[in-house]
Amino acid sequence: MKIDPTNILKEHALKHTKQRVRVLEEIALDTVAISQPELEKKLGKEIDRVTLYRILNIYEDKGILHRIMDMNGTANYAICSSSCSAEHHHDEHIHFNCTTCNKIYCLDVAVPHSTMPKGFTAKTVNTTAYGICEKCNLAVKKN
Amino acid sequence: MKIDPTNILKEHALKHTKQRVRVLEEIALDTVAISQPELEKKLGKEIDRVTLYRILNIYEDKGILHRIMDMNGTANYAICSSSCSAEHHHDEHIHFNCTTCNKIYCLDVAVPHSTMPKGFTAKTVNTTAYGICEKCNLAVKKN
DNA sequence: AATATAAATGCAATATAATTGCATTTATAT
DNA sequence: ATATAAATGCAATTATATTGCATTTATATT
Ligand SMILES: [Mn+2]
Ligand SMILES: [Mn+2]
Ligand SMILES: [Zn+2]
Ligand SMILES: [Zn+2]
Repeated sequence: MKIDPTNILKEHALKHTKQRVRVLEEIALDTVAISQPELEKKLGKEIDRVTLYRILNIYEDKGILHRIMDMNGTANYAICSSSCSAEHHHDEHIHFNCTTCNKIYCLDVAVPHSTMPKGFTAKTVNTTAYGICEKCNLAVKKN
Repeated sequence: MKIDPTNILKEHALKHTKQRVRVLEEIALDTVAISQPELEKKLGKEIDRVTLYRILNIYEDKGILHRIMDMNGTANYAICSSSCSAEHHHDEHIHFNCTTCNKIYCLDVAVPHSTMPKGFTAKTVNTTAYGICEKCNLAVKKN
């Protein structure tokens, strides 16, 4: 996924700062989601913790990133599909959280529909599968 | 849901202490899940924070409670179905997180099946719907 | 190119959440 | 009644997140 930070910032009327560019670059490096603590470890020397929190929040608000919470309550971030906006995120895919390497994958699998009980109106549905990812499964076979 | 703390503790070979009984009583009061901060607010005078954490952890390990993380990374707890064990939780139901009152409901709706990509093996799947719950929907109508 | 100004950043302080080590208390088996 | 292994409480520490405010920076205007 090749991204253009300068263009993304322009599209969302956000000021172009080196901190904001760095965050986007870092998240775009890998296809799997990256956690806030990992980002802080990688960028902590260049960007203040507080600034990082603020950038992640505004990117989420604007529909540039989506946030996936893992079972430890840690925030993980992945680039949104280009059709997301501040008004509406539609990353209607499920996530896969590997219990071996802890990586979170955005899968190209739609969130399956569930019928809500009478009186309950669902706006969004999150689905996360837990298990062993492709890489970790291969690693086991090799031994 | 009428529960018998003494019996539950016996079944799982856990020592019977007043703190453990109180936690089970408190969680069983309501059908909706209760968060760690709420529990701490209610029990903080009777039970030390650390003890509460330890009790919640052991109850989860034993399959007495299941933990549902909300979008803020806050842990919420609900009584498990009687068929859960330390080896295997099978609360194969979806959850509903009301964005108005923040309550988390265990719905009597099965987790829908999703086909994983080649190489990925899912062990468990979590599904949480976000929206307006029955009570909050009714409250809106009345105005 | 210089300047104005609104926004973003960095830092200190604070708040909240969770964990660890250890002394004391308690449950329960004998 | 006693022994002992487990659970609890407390203090200290670590991790995570937020707020207020002074300083710096991006960008629109002259
Ligand atoms: Mn995703
Ligand atoms: Mn449940
Ligand atoms: Zn993996
Ligand atoms: Zn509600």
